[in-house]
Amino acid sequence: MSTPTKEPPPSRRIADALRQAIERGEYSAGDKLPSERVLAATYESARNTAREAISILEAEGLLDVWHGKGAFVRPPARMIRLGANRYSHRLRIETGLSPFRAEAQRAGKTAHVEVPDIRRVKPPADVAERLGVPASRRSVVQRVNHYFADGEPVQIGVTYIPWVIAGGTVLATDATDPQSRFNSIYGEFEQLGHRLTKVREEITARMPRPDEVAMLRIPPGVPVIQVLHTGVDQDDQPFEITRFTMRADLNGLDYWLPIED
Amino acid sequence: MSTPTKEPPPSRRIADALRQAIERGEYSAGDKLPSERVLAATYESARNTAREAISILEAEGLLDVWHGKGAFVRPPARMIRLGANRYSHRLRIETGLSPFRAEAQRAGKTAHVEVPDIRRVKPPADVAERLGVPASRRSVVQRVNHYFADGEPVQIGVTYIPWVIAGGTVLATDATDPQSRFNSIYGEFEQLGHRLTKVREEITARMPRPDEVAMLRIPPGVPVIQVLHTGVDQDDQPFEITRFTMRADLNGLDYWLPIED
DNA sequence: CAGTGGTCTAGACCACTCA
DNA sequence: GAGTGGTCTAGACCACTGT
Repeated sequence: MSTPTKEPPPSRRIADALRQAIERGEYSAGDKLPSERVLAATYESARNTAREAISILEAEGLLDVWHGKGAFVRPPARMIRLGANRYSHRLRIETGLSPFRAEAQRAGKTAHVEVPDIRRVKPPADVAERLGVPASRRSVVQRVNHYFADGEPVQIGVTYIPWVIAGGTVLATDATDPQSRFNSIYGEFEQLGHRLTKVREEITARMPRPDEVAMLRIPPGVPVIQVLHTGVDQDDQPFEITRFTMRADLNGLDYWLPIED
Repeated sequence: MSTPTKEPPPSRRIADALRQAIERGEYSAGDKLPSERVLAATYESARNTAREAISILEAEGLLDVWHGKGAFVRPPARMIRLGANRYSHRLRIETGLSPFRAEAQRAGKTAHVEVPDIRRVKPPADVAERLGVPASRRSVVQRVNHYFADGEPVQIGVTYIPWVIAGGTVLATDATDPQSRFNSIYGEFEQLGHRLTKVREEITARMPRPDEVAMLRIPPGVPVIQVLHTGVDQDDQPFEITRFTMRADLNGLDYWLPIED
C-alpha cells in the first residue's frame, strides 16, 4: 500500500518546478524567469495560477520581481558582519570610526549615519526595565540613528540614555561632531565617566512592519534581525540601550564568546 | 501643491484597515477576523480581493489562518533564549543537561533531542575552511540533531567534527548516553582532550526553505535564525562546528560580550 | 449541514519598461 | 507600441471544521 501523497495543486507544482530549475542552475543569479503569460501557457493554466507560483518564490526570498520588467533570480548580497569588537575602545581611537562605519568599511562599503531625531521621551517597558529607570516618566533621551551603506539604508538604531546621564550634555542635543576622533557616542560616554566594559545583545528575527519596509526599502521575502543592545560600564551599571533593526540580507552578526568555566 | 500620494489599491486598503484594527486592539491575540466573504461584502469587493488582504497580513506574520476555521490574530510566542553560558562546563556538570535542554528548562518547556543521522561526509566549504580540513575528502563526521520543546520541533543542528578527532569514538557512531551526567557531546570532547574555551557564533536570518518549513512546521510569515557555531579548545584549535537553524518566533539569542580594550 | 478557507478560471484594465 | 507585472471581478468547485 503506497501512501497516496496528495499531489500539490498546479500553482505549487509550477513553483516547485521553477525552484528546482533554479537549484539545478538552469537559472542563475540575475537571470530572468519566463513571463507569467508564458508560464501559464507552458503549464496550461490561467495566468493567475502562474502568478501565484511566482509570488510563492518571491515570499521565499528567491526572486526579485520588477514591474514591467520581469522576475529575476535574486543574487546573494554582500553582508556587513557586525562583530563585538566594533565597540572596542582601541579600534575607535585608532580608526576614528564609529562601530558601524568600521564594520561597513571592512565589507568594502561606504557608510554614513544620520541622526534625524533626538528627544526626551518615556522609555518602552523593556528598555526601562534594563536601564532601571521609570517607564512612567520622560526619564530617557531617545536618539534615532539611520545607517546607510553605499547610500542604501541598512539599519535603524534607536538609542535610549537615562536622562540623569545625558541631561545637559551633547548626548541630549546633538549628533556627535563628525570631525572628532571620538566619532561615536561612546567617546562622549567615556568623558562622562562611563567606560564600556561589556555589552548584552538580545537577538531575534521577524518579518518587517510596513513602516520598516518603507524606511529600509526591504524587498519581499527578507526578514529583519532585531538586536536589543545594552551597554554596561565599569561599575556594572547599564548606561545605554539601543534597539537595532536591520535588513537580514545585508547584515549578519559575528561574535566571539569566551566560555566561563 | 500637495503631493498626490497615490492611494493604495483595495486589497492594501483592506489589509491596512485590518492591521490598524489589530494595532488598536479591536482584535486581540487569538481573535477571529471576519471571514473572507464578509470582508468582501463589507468593502464591496470580490472575495479574492479580501483574500489578498488576508494573505498580506499572513506574510507579515500577524495571522494564523486555518482552513475551515478562519483567520486569527497570532498570539506572541514564549521564546527560548539561548545564551552563551549554555556551553558552561560548570552548568553542564551541575545540571547534567545539554545546552539546549538547560535553556528550554529555563523557558518552562520540556525539551528532548533526537539524533536521526550520524555519518562520515565531505564538509561544506564554509565548514571545511573554519575547521582547517579538506573539503574534497570525507574529512568530517556529520551529526544531525533535532531539537524539540514541548514536543514541537524548534531547531535543527548539524554538527561537523574532524575525522581525526571523532574517528573511532562514540562521536562518530552514537548518540551520547542519555543517562550520563555528561549528557552533551562536550563531555565527550573533554575526555578527548578538547576543553571548550571560546565559541564563535555567526548569525543571520532568512526565510525558510520548503524542507525546513516541513521539518520545523514553520507557519507563514516566520523567518529562521541561522547560527554557524564554532567551538574552539584550549589550544585555540577549532574542533567542532554546528549549523543551527531555528524558528525565529520560538528562539532568541542572549549574549553577554566582554569588550576588549 | 452551513460556514470557512484553498484553488482555479477567463477575462479585463492599469502601470511600468524599453526600444 | 509591445511586453511585462499589478490588480480586480464573478463565478466555480474542492477540502476542512464545526454543529
